[in-house]
Amino acid sequence: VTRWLDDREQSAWRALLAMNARLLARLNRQLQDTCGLSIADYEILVALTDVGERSLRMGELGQMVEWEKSRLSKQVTRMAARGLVVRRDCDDDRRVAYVDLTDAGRAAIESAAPAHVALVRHLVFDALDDQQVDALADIAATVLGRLDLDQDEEAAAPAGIRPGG
Amino acid sequence: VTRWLDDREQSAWRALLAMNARLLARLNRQLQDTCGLSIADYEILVALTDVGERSLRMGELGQMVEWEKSRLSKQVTRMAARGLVVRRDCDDDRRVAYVDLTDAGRAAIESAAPAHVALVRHLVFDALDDQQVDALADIAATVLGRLDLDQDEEAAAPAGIRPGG
DNA sequence: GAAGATTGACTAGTCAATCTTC
DNA sequence: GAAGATTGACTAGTCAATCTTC
Repeated sequence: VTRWLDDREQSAWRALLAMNARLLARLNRQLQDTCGLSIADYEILVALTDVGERSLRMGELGQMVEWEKSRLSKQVTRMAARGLVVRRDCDDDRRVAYVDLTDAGRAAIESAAPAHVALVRHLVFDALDDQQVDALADIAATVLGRLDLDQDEEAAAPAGIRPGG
Repeated sequence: VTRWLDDREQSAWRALLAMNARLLARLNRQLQDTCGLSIADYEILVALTDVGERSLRMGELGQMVEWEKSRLSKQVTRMAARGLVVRRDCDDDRRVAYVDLTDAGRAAIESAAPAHVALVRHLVFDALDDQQVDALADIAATVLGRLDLDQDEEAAAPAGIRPGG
């Protein structure tokens, strides 16, 4: 006997999905139109500037953005072709590849960030009060915690019929 | 002078983005592994079952899922090839195309739904109390409202330098 | 043989151009 | 010519296979 979502849950769930989809589409369009960057480009550039160095191993970068490694590899190839980043070999361990932010890459993120942040503020934070911002952070942290737990179970369990209960 | 996000806002924002990405990835993987459906397939099937009839015009379906029309067209082509839906011409107006849910399509959504809902409940609603569910619905509705407003302005305005603030 | 990463073949999505019917 | 929808060329992402170095 399946326990379906009740009306409150269903409407919250659908609103969340709709918000996600439309918010990302809107942010992506704005970045694309104003700077020729995609959200994916932006994410990589942020990861690269976030850490003090302008340089990260593919593996580290992959952990930060949480993408499939092949997706990251291809994204970096495209960004390198556009001159936003450059690949560099590691001398200590020839298996690892570093990704360096170029000056052009830094310039791109610096010119894109203000309008992007302004839009995020306009669409999200200007519309929410402090309590809602805290609630949002709590909710997201809670769900992320569940996702982590679930992943651990999966690693431990013998590939059973989850999720049953 | 850009007004950046403060720490609270930044962490809420990043948590939201991370939750989105990981939640969708998790749900997609579960659907794919257990029924060979993607989230996109599931969304179309839900739209088609949601409305009483098992049939919708492309245009109506497009409004429900809020996708680019070419994306929808290709998705329907793929689903038709797999026998989940079928395209049908309209006699009154030969320009319009109907999409009908097939028996196989109905069977697919019916077999997929229980585990999908169970996972949504497990990851999201079991972890949140009533207050949080209401807060989430409020927040999402607020942000969706902003997105709508913004879109209307865009339609009205002469393509100015939005978003400035 | 495992770690770190890339490649190849395929599926999915986007944008502009096109086709058909009204 | 506008409404309704599809197509074609391209970019993006996924999964399994591969390559290189440890």
